[in-house]
Amino acid sequence: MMSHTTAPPLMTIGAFSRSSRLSVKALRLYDQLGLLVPARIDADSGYRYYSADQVDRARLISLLRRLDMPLQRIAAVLDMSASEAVAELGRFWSEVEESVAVRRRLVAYLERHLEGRGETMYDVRTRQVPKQRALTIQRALTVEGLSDFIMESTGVLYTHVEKSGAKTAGPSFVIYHGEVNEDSDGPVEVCLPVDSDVDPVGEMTLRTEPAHTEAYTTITLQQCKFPGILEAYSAVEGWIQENGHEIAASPREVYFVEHSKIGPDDPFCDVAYPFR
Amino acid sequence: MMSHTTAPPLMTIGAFSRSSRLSVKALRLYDQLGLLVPARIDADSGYRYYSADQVDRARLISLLRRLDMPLQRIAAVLDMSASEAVAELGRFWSEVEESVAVRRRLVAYLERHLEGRGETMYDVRTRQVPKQRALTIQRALTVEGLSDFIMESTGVLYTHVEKSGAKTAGPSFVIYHGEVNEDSDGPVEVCLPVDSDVDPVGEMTLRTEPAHTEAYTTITLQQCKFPGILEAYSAVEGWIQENGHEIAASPREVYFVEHSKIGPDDPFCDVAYPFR
DNA sequence: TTGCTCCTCACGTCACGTGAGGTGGC
DNA sequence: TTGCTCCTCACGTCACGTGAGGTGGC
Repeated sequence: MMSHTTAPPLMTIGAFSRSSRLSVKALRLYDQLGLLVPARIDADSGYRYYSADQVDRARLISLLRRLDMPLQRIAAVLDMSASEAVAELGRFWSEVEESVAVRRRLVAYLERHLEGRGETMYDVRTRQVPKQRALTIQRALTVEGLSDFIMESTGVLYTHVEKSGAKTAGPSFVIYHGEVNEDSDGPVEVCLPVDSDVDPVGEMTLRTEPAHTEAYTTITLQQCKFPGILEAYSAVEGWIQENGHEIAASPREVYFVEHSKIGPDDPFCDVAYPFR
Repeated sequence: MMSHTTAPPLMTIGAFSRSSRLSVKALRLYDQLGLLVPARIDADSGYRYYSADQVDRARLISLLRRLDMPLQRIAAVLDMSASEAVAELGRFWSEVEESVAVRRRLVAYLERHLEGRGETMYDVRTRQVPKQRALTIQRALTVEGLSDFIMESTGVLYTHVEKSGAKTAGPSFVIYHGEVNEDSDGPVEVCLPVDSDVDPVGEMTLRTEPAHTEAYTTITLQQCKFPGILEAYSAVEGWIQENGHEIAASPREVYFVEHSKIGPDDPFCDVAYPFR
């Protein structure tokens, strides 16, 4: 009977560090976190010994870290089957690409903004808005859901007004009761002015907007995208302050034309602040 | 004589936080760092008061932070003229795009790699390499300079061999005495085998490479790019280990055809490890 | 003995977030 | 008195890097 047991070839942390392209410090951390536990730890000296089999896992961790994937997420990926792992990697990477796309637009905006520091391209005007009844739908939501919510709710409100035999009394608008960004989720209220009382159903409310004066500026579809739209808000806020007024209510966007009927440089909506 | 001094309208940190889209905590940090110092600080209470003029600077900081620009770099940008600031922003952003491009390739590589976990697409062979004289140029350098260095040095060596009346005795190759990445700068040695002694000039050395056996795999121009090339190294290392051998010297890439004469999927070079 | 590699704390980095505990004006 | 806003520490986050001070085998 021929039988011999080959001791598995173990590496010290230094040798394993070199063949895995991970720092010794990182390896000790991954051990502590349970992400990559040495094949053997000497009870006396505490020395960590890694087996050659562990090199693949270590290299995969190293490559995923180069993508800046957080360690928790890497741990999850390592527990998955190949196809699940590919899917999760795809999800992670599309998040990165999305965030880069947002920032790329921000850079373009900043370049224009820095060139013309001090100048404003926005023409701010004022108008009286009479008291009006409006059918509204309000919700707290994050950036991703925002434009879908506005489009859907506007549709729902229009349909309901028509079915009720009432008529709209002006363009729809959206009130931002709070900011919508990573930290804050609004709420946001989609409003449709109506000429007579309509029974609200579901999430709807019928309320009366008081008469007020508002400062506004008209922007194009192009300018309505983040981050360019920030400049429009700034322009109106700036006008209110420079003219010694005070903001009286939450900002709003008034949609006076339909999204699908215009080009990127046509007037699309007003950014407005009630003031006193 | 009509004269009145209007006290500049000052805001508390909370009000300024809302109009600048910066957190109160961030504002206190920026004060401490001297990046955005309040117009006035009450000596008794320590309360910070900001002037309306400071909103523009604060918003610019906020937008630059959304790009993940470090605070030190933001401070530098704020001190620049508009055109300098635009240039610096462009530099910063192209660094980001470059890093994303590298990671995008890495994702593509990882997707292929995960799908075929366990399989290797590389055919590893061995060959005897006789003792040979080579004219070499060695340098420590970073990733950016690497391919230029290889191309230039190869050209310099070929020219010098020709001028000396000697002949090349095989394809040029590059020895990676150390890794070339963010942490490590090689060194890297470009080598050209020669059939007779040549007087080295400048940075050159004439040395004799001992005879050895090497394991190698042939890769295409496409596969030679980071990060795909890592897999080729792994394949050869794996073969050496699985066959009970040991790596005997630094890895090398043997360039047996000219870069400009082939397509991306044609064989381009060998990745080789001497072993014993 | 010297040099090398390994070990465990502990603290630093970066740009904040999150309490803890207290003040001051309406 | 309650609530709101402001203050200053101090500690937590994330994924390590960088010593400090010590051990163990050649």
